Amino acid sequence: MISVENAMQQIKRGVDEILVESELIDKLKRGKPLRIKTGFDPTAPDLHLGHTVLINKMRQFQEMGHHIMFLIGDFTGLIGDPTGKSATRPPLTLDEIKQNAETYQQQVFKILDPDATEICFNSTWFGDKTAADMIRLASRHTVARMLERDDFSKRYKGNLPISIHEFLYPLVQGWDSVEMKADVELGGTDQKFNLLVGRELMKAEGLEPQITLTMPILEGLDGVQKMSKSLNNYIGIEDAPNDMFGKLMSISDELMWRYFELLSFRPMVEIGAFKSEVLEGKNPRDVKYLLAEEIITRFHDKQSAELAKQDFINRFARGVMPDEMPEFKLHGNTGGYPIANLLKDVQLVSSTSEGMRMIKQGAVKINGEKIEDVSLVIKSGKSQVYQVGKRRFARVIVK
RNA sequence: GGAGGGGUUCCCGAGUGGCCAAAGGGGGCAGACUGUAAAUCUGCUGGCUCAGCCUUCGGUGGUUCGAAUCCACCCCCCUCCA
Repeated sequence: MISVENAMQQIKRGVDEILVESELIDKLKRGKPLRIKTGFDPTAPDLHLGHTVLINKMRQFQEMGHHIMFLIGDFTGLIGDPTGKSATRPPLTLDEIKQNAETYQQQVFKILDPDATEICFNSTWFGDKTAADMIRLASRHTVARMLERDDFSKRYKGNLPISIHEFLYPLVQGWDSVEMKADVELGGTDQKFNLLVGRELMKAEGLEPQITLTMPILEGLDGVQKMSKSLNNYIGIEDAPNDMFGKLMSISDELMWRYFELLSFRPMVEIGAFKSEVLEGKNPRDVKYLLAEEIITRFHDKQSAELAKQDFINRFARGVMPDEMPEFKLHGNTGGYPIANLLKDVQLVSSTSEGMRMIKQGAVKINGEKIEDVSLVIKSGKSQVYQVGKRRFARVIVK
C-alpha cells in the first residue's frame, strides 16, 4: 500500500470537503482496507458524466485497495430524495426501481471493477422494518435541525410545500451507514447534510462515525448549471462517440480544466503541464481533443475515439458533410412535398412552424445551398441532403 | 375547522371584458463572429393545409356579440389562527 501522505494527496483531488480530515488520516494509518460507501437513488437509469465524478472517486479508492460498497437505494427510492429539489419528488414504483437498478449496475461497471465492488440494497435492512421502528428512527432528529437544511429552509421560506416523508430521507440514508458500518461515505456537495446525519446516527449507535467526503457537482455543458438530464446539458455515458466528441468540444475553455480535474484519470501534474502550454499560446482546442479522446475511450474504445475525432475535424474544421446521417424515403403527393413538412417528417425540426422559422432565418440548406423560399415544394427525384443549423442532417429521397 | 393569498405559455412573472398567441426576464434555437469554443451582437421562440385558420392562461359549467380576465362549483398550493 502507498504511503498515507501520498494517498491523501490523491484522495483530495477534486474534493470539495472532507469531514473530518484528521480522522481519515487516522483510519488510513491503520493500513486496513476501508469500507467506502456511496449511495445512489435508482431514479436516473441513464448515467451522465456528472454522476461519474463520484464513481471516479470510488474507483480511485478501489485502486488503492479499499472495499467499495455501492448502495442502491431501492428503499429510499420509494421516498424520493428531496435534495436540491424545489419541489416534492414523485416516489417511484417498485417495478421502476428494479429496472433502474439493473441499468445502473451495467453502466457503473464501465468504471468500477465489478469483482471488487459490493452491491447493497437498503431494502435488505429496511424492507422488514416496522412502523414502530420508523417512528423510533424519526425520533432521532428534530424539526428545527431538518429545517436547517438549505433546500428545506428555502422551500419553507418560499412558501413551497414540503411533505413529511421527505424528512425521513436523510434519516434512512444515515441508518444505511450504521448497517453498512461505513468508514467513509462519498457524495455530492448537495449530500452533505445527509452524510452528516449518518455520522450522528453512527455515534449514537456506539460506532466509529464515518468520514464524509463530498465531491463538487459537475457543471453541465453550459458551464453554469449542474449537469442534468432535465436541463439537457449533459453528456450521457452511453452517448454515441460522435455526440460525446461534439458535446465535449462545445464546452468553454474554462470549463475544460474543471472537466480535466474531475473526469480525467491523468495525473494532475500532466494537466498542469497542459495548462502552461496553453498559456504559452497552444490552441486550447487541441488540449480539448485529448480530453474528448480519453472520455470516449473510457466509455467506448480507442478506435471509436479516433474516428469521432476525424469526423469532427472533417465536419467542422473543414466543413465536410458527415458520411453517416439518417436516411429517409418519403412519398409525396402529386403536387410534391412542402419543405416545412418534409423537415418535420424527417425530424430535423419538431413542427412545420419551426421549419418555416428556420427557413426564414437562413438555417436550412439543401445539398449545401441555403434556401429562402418558405413555400418551396420538393418534387420527387433523387436523394438530397437536408441540413438545419450546423449539426442536423438527413438524406432524403422523395418518391 | 376559520380567515386571507395564490394556480398564466419550457421556467419565472405581467396581464382584471375586445387592441391577447398573451408584456418583461431566463432558458432554448438560429444567424454573424470563431476553434461547432466562450463572450458579444441580431433575430426567432404554441400548432397547422401559414397574409388565413385552430388550440392554450388549474378543472367543469355559466354570463356575454366577445372571457386569461366576470359568476358558480370543484381540485391543488401557501400564510395566519385553532
